[in-house]
Amino acid sequence: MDPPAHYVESMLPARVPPARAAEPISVGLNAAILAVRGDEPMVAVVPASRREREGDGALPCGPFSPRQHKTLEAGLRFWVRQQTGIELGHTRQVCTLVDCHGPDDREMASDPPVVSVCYLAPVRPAQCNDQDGAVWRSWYAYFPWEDWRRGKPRCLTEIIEPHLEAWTGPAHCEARVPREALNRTQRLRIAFARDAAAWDEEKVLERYELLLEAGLVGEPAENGDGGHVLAEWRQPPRLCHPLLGDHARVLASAIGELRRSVKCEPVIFELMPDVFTLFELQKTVEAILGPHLHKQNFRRLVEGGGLVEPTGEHRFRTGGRPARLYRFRSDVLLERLAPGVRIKAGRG
Amino acid sequence: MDPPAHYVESMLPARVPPARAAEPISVGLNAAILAVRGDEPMVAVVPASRREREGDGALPCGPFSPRQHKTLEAGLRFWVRQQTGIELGHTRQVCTLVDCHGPDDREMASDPPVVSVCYLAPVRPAQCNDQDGAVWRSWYAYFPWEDWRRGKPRCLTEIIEPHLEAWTGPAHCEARVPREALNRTQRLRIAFARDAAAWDEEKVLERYELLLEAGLVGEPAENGDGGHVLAEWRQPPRLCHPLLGDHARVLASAIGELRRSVKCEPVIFELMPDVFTLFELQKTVEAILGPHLHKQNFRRLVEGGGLVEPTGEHRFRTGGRPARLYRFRSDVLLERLAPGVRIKAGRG
DNA sequence: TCAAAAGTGTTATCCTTACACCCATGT
DNA sequence: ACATGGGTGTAAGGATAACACTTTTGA
Repeated sequence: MDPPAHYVESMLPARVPPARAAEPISVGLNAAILAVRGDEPMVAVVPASRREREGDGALPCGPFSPRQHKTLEAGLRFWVRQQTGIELGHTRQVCTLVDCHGPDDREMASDPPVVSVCYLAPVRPAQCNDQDGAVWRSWYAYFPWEDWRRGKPRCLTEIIEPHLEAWTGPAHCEARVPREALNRTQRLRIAFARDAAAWDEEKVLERYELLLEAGLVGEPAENGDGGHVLAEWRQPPRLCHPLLGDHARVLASAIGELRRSVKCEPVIFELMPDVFTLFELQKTVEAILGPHLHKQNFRRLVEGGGLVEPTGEHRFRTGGRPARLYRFRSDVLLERLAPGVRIKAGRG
Repeated sequence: MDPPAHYVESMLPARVPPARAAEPISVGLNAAILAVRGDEPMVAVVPASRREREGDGALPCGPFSPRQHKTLEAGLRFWVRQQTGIELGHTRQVCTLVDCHGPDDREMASDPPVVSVCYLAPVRPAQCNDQDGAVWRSWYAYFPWEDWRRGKPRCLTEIIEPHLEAWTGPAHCEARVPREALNRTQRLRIAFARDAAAWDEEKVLERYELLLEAGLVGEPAENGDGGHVLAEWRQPPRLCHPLLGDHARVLASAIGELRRSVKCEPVIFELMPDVFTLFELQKTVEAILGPHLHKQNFRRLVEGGGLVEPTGEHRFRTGGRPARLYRFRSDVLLERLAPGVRIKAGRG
């Protein structure tokens, strides 16, 4: 807990001491590259071909090297291009974590401590085809409980809820503080909308971390991870098939952030091709936000809100009447504050 | 632009190479500690007592040392406690930057490259008194153009707008691409609400960076900074009196983030004492969001929204009739999504 | 007494939800 | 013909912005 000696010495003027006195650390960069292909929300992963287990992979990532790249973002783009061939559009920082490795955690140990800066990078469907090193997977392969496109997912009612309920419950107060149980109950209520609370699609990370603690997802714990989790909680089937290690946390944060920002910024259009029909736009929003929430009002909101403008062209072969094609009206950026796809849940 | 050799070699499996191969970097932490005292929004700065110039200072900051602290946040709390004596409540990451020093930029050079993780930390008014090493200053001392509490600030109309308008204008096309000018015009429109665009109180950082580029704020440039700014743009009086160096950018981001989150999360209550009157709450919101926007409807929204509950007590000596005291109803966290102080501008 | 703030009540307006219905295409 | 998606209109309901007015204190 004590600071290194040289800091204490030079403490009085209270200014930060020169940075070169500090302990050197490796800084990592990693990217959750998200896209929507068809009606499926996808993420780009780099397969771990060396490994046997099918399904293993990692987000594109690499170390930040100030000698090579002036900015964090430049470094990120470099590694993404190198590992996946994808040229990123806009990116945004999601969070910065300590010790955020991929699925290889155990082997890499953490002797060289790492700080990872995590990015969200939406790309268009055209970018979303397997190429070079990249493989695209559905988000919902990693987080099936987040998929509300066809109503409440079954894995929630059938597996997660009962197990979490039990994991929380006061039945296990043995040597545990009641405060702990209370915290769990509260966290469960907030994250998984128990007792009349509303499901908040943005709380992706909170849900993932709860499931991780409860042992319902994550790496099989061959070496008991401290014994804090009772044996019985190891019984339920693991839900999260493909493995991402700590990168799953990053993906969860990125999805949460995307869901958040879709509502108040025009990010969806970074996921759309240049021209699109309103139906396609709606499907994309639904793929991201989960619940299939709206109806024809969606069209009115989007068009009336000045977010898009018709190109004059039409798309045929839509399965019905030909649809007008639209493009994003980038002028909204100049006109309106918070031009997102504001939406309240409806009943289809 | 080429990656270090060992990366190219181990490229094919496309997995991230072990982190210890990476270049070691110093990781810094710094905190924009924000509070509202009376009607004034304040930030904690650490004065640079060594220096002559009155007004110099820096945000509390220090290097992250994984040997000392397991998490970034623990390190942050340590340095803040050390330098200011303040015990932080909740904190949130705002951004991570490369080379973010305080006002000492020039001397520290950047030979040991630094990545800084920047935090926003709201604290209650009780914490907001000068103690130990901390000094509290109004935000608006640094960013007077952000202060819309008494209507549009004069420095905007009288100084900033004319100079920026000129700085943008096509008058200076000499050896400059028109695209550059267009970008400037657009950025000006967005950031400073030119031509019918609405003032967006959240774009604090965009405004600061524009002013910085235009030479209206920032350190006096004794050593021409590359000659990209014409001499005439050096004439306008500097607006930003106290100096923070790169930390000003951090402060701007933090203010923007706070303004953003006040509207959709119950962060204001982290800035309030345990009990308060609705008027005090309103004043606090106004101190942050700038425009004095609402009216008695504010009370209805806040109370009706279930954000607060009366304690039963009253406060006398309010300047008028005694006011009911309220406390934050922390249950909203369980009930509602996005429980912020949603507000639209009004006319007083 | 007045100024300042605390409160209460009411109305007009807008926004959005929800429903109903017609249009055009491909199978 | 019909299923599917495209597209228009409108009525009911809720939220809130705006206004008017009363109450209670301190100076």
